[in-house]
Amino acid sequence: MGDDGVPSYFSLFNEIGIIAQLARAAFEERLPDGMVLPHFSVLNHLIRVGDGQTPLALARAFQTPKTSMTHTLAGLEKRGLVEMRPNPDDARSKCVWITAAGREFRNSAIADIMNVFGPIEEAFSKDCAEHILPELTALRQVLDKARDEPQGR
Amino acid sequence: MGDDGVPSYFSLFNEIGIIAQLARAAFEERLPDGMVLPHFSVLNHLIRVGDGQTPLALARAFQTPKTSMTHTLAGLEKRGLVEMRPNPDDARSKCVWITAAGREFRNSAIADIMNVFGPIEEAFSKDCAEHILPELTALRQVLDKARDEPQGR
DNA sequence: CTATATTGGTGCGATATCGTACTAAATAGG
DNA sequence: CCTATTTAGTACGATATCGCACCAATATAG
Repeated sequence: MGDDGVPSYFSLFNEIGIIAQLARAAFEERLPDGMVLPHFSVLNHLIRVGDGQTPLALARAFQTPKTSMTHTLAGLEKRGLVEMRPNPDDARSKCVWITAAGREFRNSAIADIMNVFGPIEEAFSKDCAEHILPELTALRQVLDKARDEPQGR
Repeated sequence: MGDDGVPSYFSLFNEIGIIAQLARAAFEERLPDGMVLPHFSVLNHLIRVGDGQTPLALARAFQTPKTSMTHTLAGLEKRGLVEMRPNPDDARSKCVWITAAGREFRNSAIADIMNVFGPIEEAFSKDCAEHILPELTALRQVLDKARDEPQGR
């Protein structure tokens, strides 16, 4: 049992939410002008998973509504960090390609975060991070599954 | 080292961010009409920590800009869940009081979440939750401190 | 005291998030 | 084929988030 007679899950998600908020704020502080975390996340995803995906595929990958992804991609395109081309296989659809500027931006953003990680390591060891990561991944997978099967299909 | 040659902190915060997003979405799904997580969080805080705090104190407790807190409180007041009274000690300021409806709302929201926790427990034990919670708390405290001392004051 | 600086709160504008509704293209059923 | 359904993307509106600028009240300096 956590505090206040409320089960530990409540405290757990509360703590996770606070960390996410603080980490996001710290990260966005180092991003230029109007750029936010999703802008970076999409660029990072395009490099890690691969170019040329459709907006809908990206929306699903991020578990976000497709209208939000349209908006995020518009911001990236406006800044010349991605390029939208028609999908040769489907005239309704588009493909998202990262530009050279997009790659450069992503890489320098990652380099920037490294500077934040240094001070963290003093008080929260890399070992500790690697220790809890698998358990968090397991928790995420539980939530993912719960989302897929809302009422026990 | 995590995936892609990027250190584990990157993966850690990424995972935490995803969990926070999923958990928040799952929670807000069960909230009426236009209510969002901060509305609930403020009510919960007022009950746990105590009534009669100023908006600024709340903004600081949540590490959020004071303009955002003004907005959140306006939403709560519009719905009759909190009441704003003048601060007898400072004419610039106000005090936030939770109403009976606010207490009732908070309690029934918590009861609702319990239904979500049931299915989670099958795949992610309460023991596991209690196991990683202290480490997450430590991580949050590191971030809190890093925020207080931006450049080593 | 009085002038200056600080503090608590809000108005406003820019952008983000996301649900609803719509269009056009693709697919399925017959 | 032709129609009905599904799918990909977007326009639009409601709200959220938050920086900036402002006002009023308070605290500080001299």
